Amino acid sequence: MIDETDRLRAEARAEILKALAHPTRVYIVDLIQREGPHCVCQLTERIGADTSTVSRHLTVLKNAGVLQDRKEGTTVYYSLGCDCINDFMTGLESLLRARHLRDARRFEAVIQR
Amino acid sequence: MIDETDRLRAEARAEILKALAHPTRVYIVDLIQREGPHCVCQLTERIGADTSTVSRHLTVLKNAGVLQDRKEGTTVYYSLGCDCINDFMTGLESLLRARHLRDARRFEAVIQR
DNA sequence: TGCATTATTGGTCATTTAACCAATTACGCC
DNA sequence: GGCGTAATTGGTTAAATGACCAATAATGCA
Repeated sequence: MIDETDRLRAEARAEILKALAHPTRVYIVDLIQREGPHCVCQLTERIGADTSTVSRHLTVLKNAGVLQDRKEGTTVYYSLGCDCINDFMTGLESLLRARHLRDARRFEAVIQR
Repeated sequence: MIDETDRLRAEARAEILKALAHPTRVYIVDLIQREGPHCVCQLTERIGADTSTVSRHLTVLKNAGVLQDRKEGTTVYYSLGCDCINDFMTGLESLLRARHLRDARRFEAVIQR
């Protein structure tokens, strides 16, 4: 049966992955990576959803440690929680490329027959 | 407003992340990484859930391109979809470490006062 | 103080997810 | 063919997720 340590490990990892597993949240992280810190209203405008929705997404990312926030008056700026996010997203990108490559090959194989 | 290309990019990334964002699925990937290919019944035994549940998790991972399967008689062996999974998981690990480090520092700061 | 702006939180509702059991499919073997 | 094992799929149900609107902080400024 499954080890207690392994279970906790898996849960901790899944927690971070879950935080990132949403198109809007991926987009937010990507945007901040490319263009630096943004406040909630800027992100809201870019995304085109309700402010409350964006705020909740940001809270999820912050709780996971992916982002951090900094208050400045009434506005709250969100930035990357650590540099390692960059490596992580690069890894994700390779995964995506590998997948597309395989899909393409499979497609080729199908139309060849 | 949000660009169509960016939206699709974000969705593709989120799709993979969603596939991995479950403790059991993370555990499965981790197990196969460390010990090589496993069949459904082996994984079922290790995990301690219903066979159907495990099978569905494996389908999710396969559809995302994280795993691939190979039939051998009535048993189906699942293995990693590509080597880049290793890099990806390493990146996730760094993210986790960074987070814990920050949590620890925050805890220190709290108990210092 | 009153008002506008920014952000978060409460409430509600529709959708998605994931678990199990049961039924079915697929294969190998007697 | 009949049986047993391995795996997937159908069906149902409980829980989680995410969207919006509304209400509530929290701050800056006239």
